[in-house]
Amino acid sequence: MLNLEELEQFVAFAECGTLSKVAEEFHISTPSITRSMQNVEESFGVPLFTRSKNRIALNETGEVAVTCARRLLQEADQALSQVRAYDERRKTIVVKSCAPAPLWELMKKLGGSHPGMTVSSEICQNAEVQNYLEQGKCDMAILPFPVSLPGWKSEKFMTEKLFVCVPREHELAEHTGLYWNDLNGFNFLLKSELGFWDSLCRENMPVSKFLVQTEEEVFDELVKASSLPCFTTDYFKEQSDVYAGRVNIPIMDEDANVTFYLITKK
Amino acid sequence: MLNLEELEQFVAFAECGTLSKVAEEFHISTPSITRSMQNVEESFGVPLFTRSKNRIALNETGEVAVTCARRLLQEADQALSQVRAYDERRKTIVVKSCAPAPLWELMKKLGGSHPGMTVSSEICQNAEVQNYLEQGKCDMAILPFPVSLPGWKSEKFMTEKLFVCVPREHELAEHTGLYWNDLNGFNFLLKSELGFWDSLCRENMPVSKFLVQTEEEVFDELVKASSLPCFTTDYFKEQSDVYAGRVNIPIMDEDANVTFYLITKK
DNA sequence: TATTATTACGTTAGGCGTAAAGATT
DNA sequence: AATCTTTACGCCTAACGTAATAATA
Repeated sequence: MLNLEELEQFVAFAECGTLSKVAEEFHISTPSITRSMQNVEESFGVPLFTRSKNRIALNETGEVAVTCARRLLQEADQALSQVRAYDERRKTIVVKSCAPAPLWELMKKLGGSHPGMTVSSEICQNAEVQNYLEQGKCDMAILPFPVSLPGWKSEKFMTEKLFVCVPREHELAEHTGLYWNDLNGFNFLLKSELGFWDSLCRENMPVSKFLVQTEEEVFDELVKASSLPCFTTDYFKEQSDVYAGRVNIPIMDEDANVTFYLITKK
Repeated sequence: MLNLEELEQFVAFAECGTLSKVAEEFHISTPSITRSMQNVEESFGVPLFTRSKNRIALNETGEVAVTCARRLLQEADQALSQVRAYDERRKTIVVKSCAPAPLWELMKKLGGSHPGMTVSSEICQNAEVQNYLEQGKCDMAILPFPVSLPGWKSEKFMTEKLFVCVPREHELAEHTGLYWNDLNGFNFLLKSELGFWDSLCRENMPVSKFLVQTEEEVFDELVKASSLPCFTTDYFKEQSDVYAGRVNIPIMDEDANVTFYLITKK
């Protein structure tokens, strides 16, 4: 029966050319390598070397054996990787969400109910989330509507209501409620990674421009330093003092009042 | 690093279900198997079993590992076979000949010059021989003409002359020489495995029928018991007594006087 | 002389089996 | 009671390194 460690030394010999070099590389004695090569030869059951008193080299069959050994070692490596990857996947709960807030809520709950599990999460568009679900590439998902896919069940998870956030001096600040129509054309500060909120805004305010900020700090600085309107939701009960000089005005359209659904395996 | 022997026990466990059964199958103690499974688990580096006090079973990852192990073991087997087959091929001289007599001559010589080598020989048609040559699937070949293929050289090897062999009473027996034309229409006893001789006869005597005999003894009996003509060549200096009552008449056509060429690698 | 492969040999680590413990059916 | 896994433990094999040999460049 073949021995993978010996095969490793065998291919090393094919690359080094001498047993001494291999011994050096593996930090073992030369007699040990000699024995390994004898074992490999015996395992294959056919001559693999041409031996002179002071020199050993692969014969033609040996070259073929080296090729086979290389392939075998690589496949052994792949087997290890595959099993480890499978194990990793088994220990992680993969969550795909269409929005940040319900994802945070879910993570909070998962932290309590599944301690020790790794949670891998991503925020993406509704269609992408649905794709992951269909291909079974996630364990949980959050969407602003229920789905009816075989093997999955949907349940109401939480609601979130959108507000416009403007400085007190802003021309919109007087209103007690606003519609997309009123807002369309204004330019907004926007955070990145907002999932379906992002597309919702762009669809309902096609004329507006959105100044997307990747960095949280930069966003906050711009809120403080500019009079540009931005958004918030009822999820953020108390605002940090960056929003001190601002007021929140609810958006009255129906689709700005969202119910999120948690989709899990049956 | 994975150990193939342990993997073998691992897949055996997947089939048996208990360590005791595996121990029995491999004629070793149960503690030994326990250790092997622990080693396999450690090699993969992830949990593969669910253990209760007196029960051990594969977990989901373990099932995947078994599949990988099976594949790996199979590939190891293939590697062994491949190398052994290569070695076998290296030790055998593969000869393809268009006729028996020159093949026998060649085998005689090879027996002397390459002792210890296996000789694998086959008699086939000219075109088939050429195919083998072109595809490098033989080491030597015999054809009734020289070839000019890259990497191969042709040399005259021997000549062979065809005779018709008929009973003294036969109507052809009087002739001192015959042509295909004279013979066309007569039916002949013929041996099998004659290579290009077979097709030569059929081409030059399209009207004749050939009663091909696979068994040497049956052929001889028929020669003795019938008056059917058959063939022989100058290669057979002295005939056995089966041919006692017969005479040999040379075929005068040019293509019945053959020069065989030995084709070898340059 | 330096390098290399292999054999001989003594030591030791690791692998195996026996015995036993612990647990389940 | 029977079956099964795992631990403990002692023995013994087999793998390793050192030293020596032999041969080559």
